[in-house]
Amino acid sequence: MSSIMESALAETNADTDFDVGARLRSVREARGLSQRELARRAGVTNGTISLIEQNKNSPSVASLKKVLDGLPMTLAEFFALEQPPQDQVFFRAEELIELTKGAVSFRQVGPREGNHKLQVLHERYAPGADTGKSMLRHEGEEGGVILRGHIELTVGERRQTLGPGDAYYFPSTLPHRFRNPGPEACEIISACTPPYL
Amino acid sequence: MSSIMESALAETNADTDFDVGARLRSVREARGLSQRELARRAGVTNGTISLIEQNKNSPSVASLKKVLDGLPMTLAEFFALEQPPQDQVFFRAEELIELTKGAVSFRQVGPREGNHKLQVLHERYAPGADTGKSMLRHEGEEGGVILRGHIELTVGERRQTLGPGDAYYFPSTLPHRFRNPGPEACEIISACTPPYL
DNA sequence: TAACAACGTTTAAAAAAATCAACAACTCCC
DNA sequence: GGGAGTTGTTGATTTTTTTAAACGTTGTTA
Repeated sequence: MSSIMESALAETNADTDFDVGARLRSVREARGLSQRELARRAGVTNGTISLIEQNKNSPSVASLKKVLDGLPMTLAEFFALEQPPQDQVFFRAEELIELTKGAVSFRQVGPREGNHKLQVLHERYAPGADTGKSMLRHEGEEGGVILRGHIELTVGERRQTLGPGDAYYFPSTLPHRFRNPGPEACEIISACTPPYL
Repeated sequence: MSSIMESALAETNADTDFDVGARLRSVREARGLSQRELARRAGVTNGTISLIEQNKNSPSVASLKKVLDGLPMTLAEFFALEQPPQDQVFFRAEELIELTKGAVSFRQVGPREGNHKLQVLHERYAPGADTGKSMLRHEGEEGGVILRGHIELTVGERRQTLGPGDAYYFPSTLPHRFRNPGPEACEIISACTPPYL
């Protein structure tokens, strides 16, 4: 590998502050395994693990999975280990971040940026407001509780109107749509993982 | 690539039910991007994306990261996604599942069992109620919005009393405690990922 | 109908990662 | 001190992935 590529690779890793090599070394040592012992369990060579840990090559997903199986650890767990240093914990009502204004208002709990796994919203739908004719679809799961007013929620082929105290929960991959059919504004507290918008 | 290796690769993917190709295709299409458009944004060729999506090769972490940057999406998000088949979507107020009864009441939105990534709760703290002297600590992140009454929330060294409309968000690994200091019951809608309790 | 553009797929050559086998450094034990 | 065992690292070769450029299909337009 050329030194140009080495630095390019290092750059790539620096982008997300996610250092595959350092993390692998960290979890391997945490379990008290040598490179060779892990290699034996994973069915790869010790050289492979050495090179990965030094970031001298970037393993394929297939081989990284083999290595992690030797620990054992899932790919999701491996990549989920990021510790977003969290600053603010408490948010006054007027501090919530306005993601969308107008007939549909989404006010987010928590900082706008930062790599989080959860999104909590205080939603407000004006009478007649609608998330749109084309259904929403995205990764993850979402749920919520209706505080005031009524909302007509369509999920896949199912449709229902919910009132105060009622709730919903579904995988966000199903096409979905929110509409306020009534004369009164509707308020919802919702959560979504991973964050959308 | 030999057909033996093809099946071996397929086997590897089947182990965790994690299909890199299918997932990439899914998230790409969810964002309305063509293979070529994503390739352009990611700085790779369209052929690469085609081969990955067909599981005809297993991308290196470096190149998968490049591709995901074009979406954009982090590696952690990519590997965290699983698709639990969901049955019930709508939940009437009286259908919420009572997880704990008494001074502190947690009523959960969504089915009790099933492998979910999100937990949405309607919480109610009687006057003086408390989650306990010993602080809570668990994996994940949590957030919520106060509906009625007041709650005294302690997170790490920080402590604050929140009222209606106020909110909180923190990594659940920090020791935390909820206490209702007032003469009035406190209601909260909260969310937590991954589910706790 | 033909021309054109966009799409996903495929093939041969170039680039990168995995293996195999060696190397130096270190500990332990006699 | 010397030998056997372990550790992590490194070069030469093999295997796999990525690229670049083509192919076949589909939908649109003149």
